[in-house]
Amino acid sequence: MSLIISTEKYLCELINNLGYQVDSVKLEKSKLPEFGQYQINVAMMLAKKYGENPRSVAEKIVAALDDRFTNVNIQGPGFINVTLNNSVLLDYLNAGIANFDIFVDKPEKARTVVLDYGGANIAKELHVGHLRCNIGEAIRRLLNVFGDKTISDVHWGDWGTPIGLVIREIKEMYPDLVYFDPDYKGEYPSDSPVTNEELGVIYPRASKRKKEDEKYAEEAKAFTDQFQRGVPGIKALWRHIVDTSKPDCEAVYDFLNCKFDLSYGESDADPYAEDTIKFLSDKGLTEMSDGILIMHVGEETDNKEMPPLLLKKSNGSILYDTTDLATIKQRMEDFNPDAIWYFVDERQSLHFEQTFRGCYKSGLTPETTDLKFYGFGTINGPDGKPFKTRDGGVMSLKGLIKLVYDHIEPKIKDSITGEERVEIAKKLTVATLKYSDLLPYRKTDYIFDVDKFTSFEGKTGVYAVYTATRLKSLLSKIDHASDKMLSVPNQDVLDILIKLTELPKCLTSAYNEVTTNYICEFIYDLCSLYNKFYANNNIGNEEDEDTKSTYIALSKLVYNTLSNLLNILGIEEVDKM
RNA sequence: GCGCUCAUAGCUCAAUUGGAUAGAGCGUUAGACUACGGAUCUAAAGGUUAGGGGUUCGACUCCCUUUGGGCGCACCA
Repeated sequence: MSLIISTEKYLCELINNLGYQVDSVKLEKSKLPEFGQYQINVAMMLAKKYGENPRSVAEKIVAALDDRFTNVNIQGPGFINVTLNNSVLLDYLNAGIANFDIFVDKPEKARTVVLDYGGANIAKELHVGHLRCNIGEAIRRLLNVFGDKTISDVHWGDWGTPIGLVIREIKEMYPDLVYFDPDYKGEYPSDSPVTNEELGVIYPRASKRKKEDEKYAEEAKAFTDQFQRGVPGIKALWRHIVDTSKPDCEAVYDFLNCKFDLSYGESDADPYAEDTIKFLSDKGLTEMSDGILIMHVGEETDNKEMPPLLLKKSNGSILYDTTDLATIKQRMEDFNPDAIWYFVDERQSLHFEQTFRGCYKSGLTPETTDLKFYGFGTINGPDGKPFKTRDGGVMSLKGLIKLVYDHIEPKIKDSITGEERVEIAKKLTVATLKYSDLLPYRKTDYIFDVDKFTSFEGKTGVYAVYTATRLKSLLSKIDHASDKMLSVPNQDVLDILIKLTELPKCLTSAYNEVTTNYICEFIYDLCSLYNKFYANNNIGNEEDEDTKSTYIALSKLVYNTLSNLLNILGIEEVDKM
């Protein structure tokens, strides 16, 4: 248990013993440090509840405190300010040098959580928005730190109309391919008729044409239906398209350190689709409407119109409402998870609300299964509008990566060359992309400003990595074993120690609220405080042996903590840069 | 039209979920160093939290309202 939490428990008991009923007491960092390190604001609440004077409540509490605190005082209406004894602080934090777990208040019961956060559509290039798979990845790592079991699924969009469109366009290009011959009985070729580069231009072309040509759109839908039904030639072509497109997307996810336990797609849920529909129909929840099989999920308490789930088109093919329901059925059968969480663009919130209602209403999942939609905002260009390339096209994720790489690479030391230089530039590129993506609150749209994010000054990933690199370099050069802080020599050290005591709450907030911005902010604050300490104190030349030991142990503590935090974000360190 | 969401310093974002004087980064201005990695550090200026009302000891936070953005609403995903 972390120091703050155990202290809060102590305070809670103490206050209950005074005759006041409280569930929890917060010990927070003081807003006014001249009065103390921490503040306790419970007196005002108790005064309200018990109709007493807040000041006198505060006085009763203060009188009961033991000697773990110093400099206890009451300010204003009843703010209690306290300072922890240095020995309490040091005992706690010294344990953190070798053990990051002291900062993690693990819940009593671990969960099994399925995380769905890749979501790329096959046959379409990854666009800037897919950068936000970083959120799901970071949450996966965070859950693991807290002891939860996670199952991450990239969940390809490989079963819908986009591929039908691509097939339609391929037919335009190569009408004589055997895949389109319904009478063909032989083996289909093992090589794809199109390369990934070609796919990159085929989809945009097909998408454009769909809007202009109704017949073309109808034919594309028909192809969608055909590969869903397993018409041999079209299914074989579908397979080629999937196999051609997937490795390219996988390489990008891999580059971003996004690790998926499952590489399932909508197509993998297809075998569950009919069962799912039957399950819903057997309960009398489905009906036909304009030739479409639907399920109503509206409730009387709704203050808005809730569209129904669309399970089957009039031509018999299924839609993503169906595949998402079928996927949930599959996941329940395979893993029986405590939770299934989606990290998807905020614009899909209505779809997931419908889907989850469908699950609970039908009993596809029990009420106890935590189905959640964690939407994220969009990434905009410097003008605040959707990110475009210089010539006005849609910015691909690869394009964004290259843009960042080209800004970062020239800033690496000249003495680093060759393959090593490339590797370091890549890691710094990922650090830049991750940190800037994880820093803003998940749901807000943000502007991707390349110059700002790669400037190497301020709140950036590279600043954090730089600090870690410098620490690593420092520790490798100092020949002085020390694993224990012995005292608090100055304010710079104290500021770092206090900051570290706040880490457990930061992590718990991130864990409970499923957001990463707290961690990013913490990393910046910690780096900033350490760099200040570093600038003011010469660690290597410190003459007092005890102080030097403390400095070194502190540096180790900061380095190890930083290292663990960067790892949660999926950011890798470098030895030099 | 209905619904969701957002509006905070010149710009980009925070604010421990209702707590003290709303904080950071960038930019601007003024400083520090022959440096254990300067990709650093120290300061200053910058705010009627979009406008108005309400709830209470206390509001950026909750409720109502006005204005202005973004997004979503049946056979795309």
